[in-house]
Amino acid sequence: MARPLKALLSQEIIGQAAIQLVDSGRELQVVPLAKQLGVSVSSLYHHVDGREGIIRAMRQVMVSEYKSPERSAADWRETLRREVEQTWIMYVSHPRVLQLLITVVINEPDALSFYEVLAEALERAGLPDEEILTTIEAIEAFSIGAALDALSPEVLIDPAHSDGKLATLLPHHSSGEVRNREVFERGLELIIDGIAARVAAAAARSN
Amino acid sequence: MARPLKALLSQEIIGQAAIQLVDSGRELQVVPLAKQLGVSVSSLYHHVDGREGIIRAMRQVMVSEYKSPERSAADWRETLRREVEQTWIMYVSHPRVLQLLITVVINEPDALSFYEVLAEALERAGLPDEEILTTIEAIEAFSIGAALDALSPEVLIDPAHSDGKLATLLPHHSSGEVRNREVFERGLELIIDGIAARVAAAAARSN
DNA sequence: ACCTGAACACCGTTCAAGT
DNA sequence: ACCTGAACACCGTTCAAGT
Repeated sequence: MARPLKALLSQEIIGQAAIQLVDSGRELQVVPLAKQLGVSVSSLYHHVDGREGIIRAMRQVMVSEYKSPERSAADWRETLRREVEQTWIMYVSHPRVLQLLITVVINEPDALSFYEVLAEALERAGLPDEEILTTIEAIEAFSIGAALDALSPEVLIDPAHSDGKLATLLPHHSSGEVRNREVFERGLELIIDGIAARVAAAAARSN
Repeated sequence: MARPLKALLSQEIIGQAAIQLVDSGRELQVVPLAKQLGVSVSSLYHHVDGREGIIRAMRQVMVSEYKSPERSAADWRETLRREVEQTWIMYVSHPRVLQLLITVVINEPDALSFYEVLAEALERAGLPDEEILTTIEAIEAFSIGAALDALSPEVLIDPAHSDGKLATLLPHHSSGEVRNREVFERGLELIIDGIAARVAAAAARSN
């Protein structure tokens, strides 16, 4: 076979297969990727710009998976919670992919609409304009950190090696996916409560 | 030269050189690393277990750089702020190294004392025992995310491609190192305020 | 125990040839 | 325009030899 009537590959097809490969715990390598797609390795180079191009294709596919939640007239807390959870789920469903994504420099954030919706929610919350973008970026940083946290081993700290307060806390601590989920939810709650406190402080100052 | 009287290499020497290499923006490759150290490539294998062993050595060196702040009788907010800032500085001084570190699974956290000090501070703050570890992990996740944020390009979003609220905010937004530093400080403030709010809520419930 | 050079397996990329 | 196989450069790892 040389040139088929219908192209066998596309950036989307390659990105999808690469995500599958990486999610299954294997390295991102072109030979296994081509094998999985049933093409020769060199075929990939007609659609993506090398290994980095494959990673960009993965990012594209991942972003297209992002489901923007219903835009009901919910209060800003609810809007923030839903929107941030949705991005986090996108990341945490593929933590190993995320690891590769932060390897290539991206000029546009994964979802511009995510930034816009959050900006509007924070404005509604009453946060001063000059604090909005930095706050969004802090939230994004936390989401990424909390998604990478999913790569942690089952048991983070050997209780035997610790003492003091830690030693009393560790035995009752959750582990695995439950622990990771709790970390995300706790962090998001703290940030939301922190924003509320900051809004209240700003309002008090302007009175 | 075969075996020298004094060993030319050690895990620490290798880790230090590897950090330098990666900090300078180059890939972590054994040939350049060996060249920089003035030894042959195969010499490295007498001290570290392959490339992954090099990364573990880098982690060791990085952790030894961590300076635990003065343990004055400061209030919990101040203790938290100082301690978290110190880990963040450790990470953000070598964001590319951090990128490699999250590649290898680690069973013990970078600094056990960091966990212990934070646990004690949160207890002093009045946070219920069952919330302490998850809160620490959320803080750690944010620190890592905020350090990786340092790898972002100068300009995150092209203002021309955005509209709505975003378009009015972007032109006044900071960039580069200043932006990154602001993201960390804002996020940490929000989390600390969030903890304070949560402590207050828990106290109200128990009354 | 620790350093070396050579050999080896592997992996990403290029390119001329084919439709 | 798109797929292929072969050639190529590169990179991590191993190992026998040397002190």
